[in-house]
Amino acid sequence: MLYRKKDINNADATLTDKPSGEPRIVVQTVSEVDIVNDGYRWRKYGQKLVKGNPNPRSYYRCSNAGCPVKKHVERASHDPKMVITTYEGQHDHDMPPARTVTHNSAGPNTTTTDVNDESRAKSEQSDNVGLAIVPYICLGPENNKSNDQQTPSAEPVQT
DNA sequence: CGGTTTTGACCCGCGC
DNA sequence: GCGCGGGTCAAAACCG
Repeated sequence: MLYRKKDINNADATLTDKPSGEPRIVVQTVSEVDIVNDGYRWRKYGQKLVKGNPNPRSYYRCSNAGCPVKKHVERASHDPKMVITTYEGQHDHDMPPARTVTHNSAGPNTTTTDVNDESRAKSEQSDNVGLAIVPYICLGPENNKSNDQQTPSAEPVQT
């Protein structure tokens, strides 16, 4: 697989803190690719088609040992540029030295100017974007009703 | 060589 | 009891 794309212009981080569950972080990233490098290493372990979304959902798992962290990446059905990344769990180890690759968000095109600067926060990642994306955090399900932006029927649509 | 990815199949749980 | 869906694992293949 080759991920090497780049394009993180905007992303919404929805922190879903479950009272009796594990913290779930839903990150909505606006990118052409569904692979958002957050600085950690992820190994794809499955892919399935989910209803409501003609797009396949990818299941990723942290390749690090002792990392019970899981990540689900799924594309928005109405916004090909919108990728929904759901993080489950928390990293027990430190951030890996951003191997070679993984994927970068800022590349030749680098339209992510501001993000580019943020990426510098980590000297390990040359062009990571991760964490850089967090415009705002809100409760998922419960806020859902409050936010009419994520309505299944109504699409915010386009930029 | 190591690491990673890909597809398929299997298993479990839940619903009716 | 049966069916369906979702999720995970396994093996193989490929790349750097």
